[in-house]
Order: sequence, then C-alpha cells, then structure tokens
Amino acid sequence: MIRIIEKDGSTKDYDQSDIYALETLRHTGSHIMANAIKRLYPKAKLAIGPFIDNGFYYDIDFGDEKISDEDFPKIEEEMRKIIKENATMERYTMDRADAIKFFKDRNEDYKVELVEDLPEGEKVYFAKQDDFIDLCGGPHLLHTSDFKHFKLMNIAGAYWRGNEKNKMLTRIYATAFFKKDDLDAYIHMMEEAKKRDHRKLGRDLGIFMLSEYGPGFPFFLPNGMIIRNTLMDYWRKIHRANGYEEIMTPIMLNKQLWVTSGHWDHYGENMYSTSIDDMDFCLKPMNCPGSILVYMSEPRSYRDLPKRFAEPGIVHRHEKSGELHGLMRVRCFTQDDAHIYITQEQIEEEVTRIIQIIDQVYKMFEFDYFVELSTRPEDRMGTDEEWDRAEDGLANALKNNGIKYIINEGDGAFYGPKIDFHLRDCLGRTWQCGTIQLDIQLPQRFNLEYIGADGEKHQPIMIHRVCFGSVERFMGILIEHFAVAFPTWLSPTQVEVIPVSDKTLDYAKKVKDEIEKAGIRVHLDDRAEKMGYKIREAQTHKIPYMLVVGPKEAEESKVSVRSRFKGDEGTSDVESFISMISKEIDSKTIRKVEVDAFNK
RNA sequence: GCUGGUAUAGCUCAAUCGGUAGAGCAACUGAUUUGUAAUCAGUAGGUUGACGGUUCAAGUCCGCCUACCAGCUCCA
Repeated sequence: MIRIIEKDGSTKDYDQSDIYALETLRHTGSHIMANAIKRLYPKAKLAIGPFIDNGFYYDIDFGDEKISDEDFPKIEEEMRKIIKENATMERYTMDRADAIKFFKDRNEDYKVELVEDLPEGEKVYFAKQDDFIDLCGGPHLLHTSDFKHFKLMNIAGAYWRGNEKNKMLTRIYATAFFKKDDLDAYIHMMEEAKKRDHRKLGRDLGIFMLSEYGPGFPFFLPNGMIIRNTLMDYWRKIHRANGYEEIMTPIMLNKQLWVTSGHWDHYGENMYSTSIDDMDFCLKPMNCPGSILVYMSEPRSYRDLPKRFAEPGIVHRHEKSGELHGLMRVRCFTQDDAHIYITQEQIEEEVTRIIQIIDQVYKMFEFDYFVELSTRPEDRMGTDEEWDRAEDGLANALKNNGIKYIINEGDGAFYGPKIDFHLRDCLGRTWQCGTIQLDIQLPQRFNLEYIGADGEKHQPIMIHRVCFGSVERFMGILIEHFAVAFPTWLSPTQVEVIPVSDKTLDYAKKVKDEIEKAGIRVHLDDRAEKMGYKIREAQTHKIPYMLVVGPKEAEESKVSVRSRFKGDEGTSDVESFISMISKEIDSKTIRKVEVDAFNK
C-alpha cells in the first residue's frame, strides 16, 4: 500500500495498481526532479511539472546554462539522494498576495505569473518536502522514499504555456514506476517500438524512401506501391458499394478559386504556387474546391442528393520543417477524400453511413481508435439553429452506431462541427486519420444550389470526409501496427518458393508459374544459397508463406508449406494450396502467429 | 518555424591528444547442391552531408547551409 497526501492535507492508503496512485507517484517525481535541479542549478526557474501518460516532465528556464542528456546521471544521482533523505510531504496554503511575494523573493517569475492568474482572494496551495517548496495542489506521495524506480528519458524545448510566441523553456521528460520490473519492461517496450518504426522498416523493406531533394515528399518503392494499390483497390470497392462516384480534379488551379474558397486566407504562405501567362496558380492544399466545380457543372435536383463525389486527391502543403515525420507528416499526400452534398434532413443518416464505413475499415485492421466530436467555436459562421442541427446530427449518428466519443468543446472548424478518428503509432503517439466535417460555409461562398421538390432553389450542406485520412499516414500506421507482418492480402510478396537445391529449380519454376497464374504474388528464390538461409530471410521479411520444394515434392507433384504463422504446415498439392491462400486473401483474414519462436 | 542533438561504405557502427578512414552484414565473383532461421573463400565499395575557415596536417576544431532525430507549435 502507498500512502498519499491529498489536496486537503488528509492522508489515505492506495494500492500500487491504482492508476491514481501511479499518477501521484509520477507527479511526486516531478517535484523530486525539480528539487534536484534547483540544488544543482540554483538559478534555474521552474515553470510547470505535470504527470503525463507514461511518466512526467518539468519545464524549466535554465537561463544561460546549457543542459543536455549528459547531465542526466548527475540529476538522477541528486534525485536518489533526495529520496534517501526520505522527506515527508507537507501541504499548506497561503494568501494570494503572500504567495506572489514568496515567489518574487525567489525570482520564480513563472510561478509568479501562475499565481497572478488565480482569482483575487483565492487560496494558493503549496507542497513542501524538506528544503523544496513548490506551488502545487497535489496530491503527492506522503513519503518521498516511496519514489524509487525512475529514469530521465529525454530533453526538449517547449514553449511557455504552449504558445509559440512565448519563450522556449527546457523540458525534461522522465518516467517512474512502483516496481523495477515495470520500469524495465517499459524501457524494453520503448526499444522494441523503435525497431518497428515505420521509417526504418519502410526503408529496409523497400516500401518508401525520402530524399534530401524533396524533404517531406515521399517516394514509393515497388513494395510500397503494391501495398498502396491493394489498399486503394479495397477502398474503391467499398466506396462503389456505398454509392460513391470517383472523380479526379486538377492538382493545380487558378489562385482566384482559392481566394473565393477561403483557402488562400487560411493556408496562404503554406501553399505552393507558380505563375504562368500572367496568371497565378496554386497547388491544391485541399480537394474541396475541385469537387465543388464538378458539382456546379450541371444543375442538381433534390433527387440527386446525397451526391457523393470521391477523390483520392493529391494535396501539397508547405508544413514547417520541424514538423515532418516519415510518412506520418509530409508535404505532399493523398487524401482518400469525398465530398457529399446533402439536404439538412439528411445529415444524420449520411453521417451514420460514413461512420459505418470508417468503423468497418478500422475494425478490419483490428485498430484501436478513439473518436472526438468537436463543437462550435467562438468565432463561427451560421446561426445557432444550424449549429444545433449539425452538432445533433453528428452526435446522434455516433450514438446510433454505439461509438464512444469525447467532446472537444469549441474545437470545431469555423464552418462546421466535425468528428475525428485517431489511431495510435507504435510509440503510443496518436495521429488523426479519419474525419467527418460538416460545412455550411463553402456552399454559401460558392452559392451552391439544388432544385427542391417545391421547385425552388435551396442550398445543400457539404460533408468533407476521409477514411484513411492520408494514404501515406495510414500506411505508416499500418507498417507499425503489423510490424511489417502485413495480412496476406496486403503483403507485397505473398508466397516465396524455396527450392532445396538447384536440382529442383525446374520444378520450383513450374510451381511458381502455376501460383502466379492464380493471381497470387509469388517470388522464386533461385539464388545459390542454402535452404535455411532463404527460409530465414523470408521469415524475417515476414512473407506469409514459404513453399519448400525438393526432389521428394517434385516426384509427388506437391509442395511443403511453411507459414510465418505456424512454421511447417505439412505437404499439400499446389492446387489446394492455391485454393487455401486465395480464400485467406479474398476474406482479408488476419491470421495470428501461433508459435512464439517465429515472432522474433 | 522554435529548443536541443545527429550526419563516416547500401545498412549497423569503429577510428586515442588534430597525424595514411576500418569492421560486421548486404552486394559482386568463385567453390559448395544443400530438407525448414545465417556454407566457405575471395573481390569491390568512401571528395567522412555541402560550402568556407584555422592548421605543416581536419572525419576530428570553428563558422554557415542542408537534411535527419526528440519534443514544442501546427496538422491528414
């Protein structure tokens, strides 16, 4: 049991497995770390030090002092000393004015600012351990000696109060656990996660590459194109089945269009542009204006709605250099976009259909995802009535589908509310992928209309939606999610034929041709290497099936099937193997690895 | 863009105080003809990210640029 001192100063025991206790442990860690840093660097000014998902951090202004991860051992050692001193955490309050004076006397400018932001007359909470006093509401571990297993992880800059106009402080990240085993497991997990980083695997397995000549512009390699095309084949199939019509609009359009759409105001300098024949053109940062021009190209009737134009559209945005990240954040990407034109009454039903598509796709890949509903911001267009209707439509659609979601109050776009779908990468960072956005603004800007049953002109509502989000980002997440062991239907090479020796090369070629004819992606490893070597290579490349063929198989017209899932699966004739793997491919089954030894 | 860091062979990494750039894997050549996770031998591979500076001498020190990495900000 762990004793915790609560905000009100009372103490209570908690089980170590309690998440509240773990968060408290980590929060206390940030105090201990700050204490150590103040002892080593008395001039350092403290900002804030909260716990986070996997640990805690403290933002500190070190002034002219340079700090690097080489200083971590020193800080960790000082922290151990503090833990050994086993201080008892005390809590008390001060009047606001006294608190301001307290911090001013100590030159803690950031703390002064924090206290000054509190309402007049508010009590200010403090936590004290031995010689270290910090502004803090708590809770904390009662005894600092309960804080044992920790590690400083990394160092980075962070803007004071998260505002890029403010000074950049030094942020030190650390993690802590109650048990040493948990800490070791976490560090091990982080190392394993690095091995499945899509940037490393993408290069090792010929999926994509980047070049200094095009920062943020990924190159897709042969294996990557197979995955990408297979993914898009699937995408087209489900969209056709859901009443979408595919279009393709130009990658570059006259600047005037972007001014009208408002994108020029929004993206401005982040748009790539060029000038020719005295006309300015911009590479599209979004696909909507193109879709709108298609919608406007002929008169539309209420009978046509919902009108669903799908477009895997390539967009360019000049993202800031420090924001680029492999395939996850690039400057040129393909949105699996669609724009749907509907009447007000159709919001709920149409959004329901979209949610079902996205849910179906994510579930097929066995992704864990979470959903956010972002509602009306302060600065918005449209009437409250329209917003009510739009927000209710989105919320009802989520509820009808039994989707759990969190509400992001005031975080919607100025033109409408939105639903965002987030997926996790191997390091636990989340990336927005799918999104459904209602838009009442663009139809107005472009004066979109349809003829209603009453013969009058009406304005449609527009839905922007993506399922993968960006094909590039989605592939990055797929690589990490499966650690390259893609389901068979997505694997660049589905079958590797491995002759035992050159003597059976002819038979191996025959087997390969037969499988190829069935439309399966098969490769023959005809190198003069030993069989074991080829198997090892195919296994590390996570090729789903290996067919070992030697004199025995040639004589019986069979193959020895070895899978990455199970190892040796016994012999089979080629025809039944083709029928088995075809079934697995068509059903898009995700076969699980059954033998741990093969999961290395 | 900001703060901090990194850049050596295709990949992973060496190179002491500033003194002739090395290894493993991969590649290539040859031998081996192999039965379910690495056969052996040999060959080749480099303007040390770019440009400039200090020095008798720079992979190493300094400046600037570029790209990349961690995070912040922003975002699909």
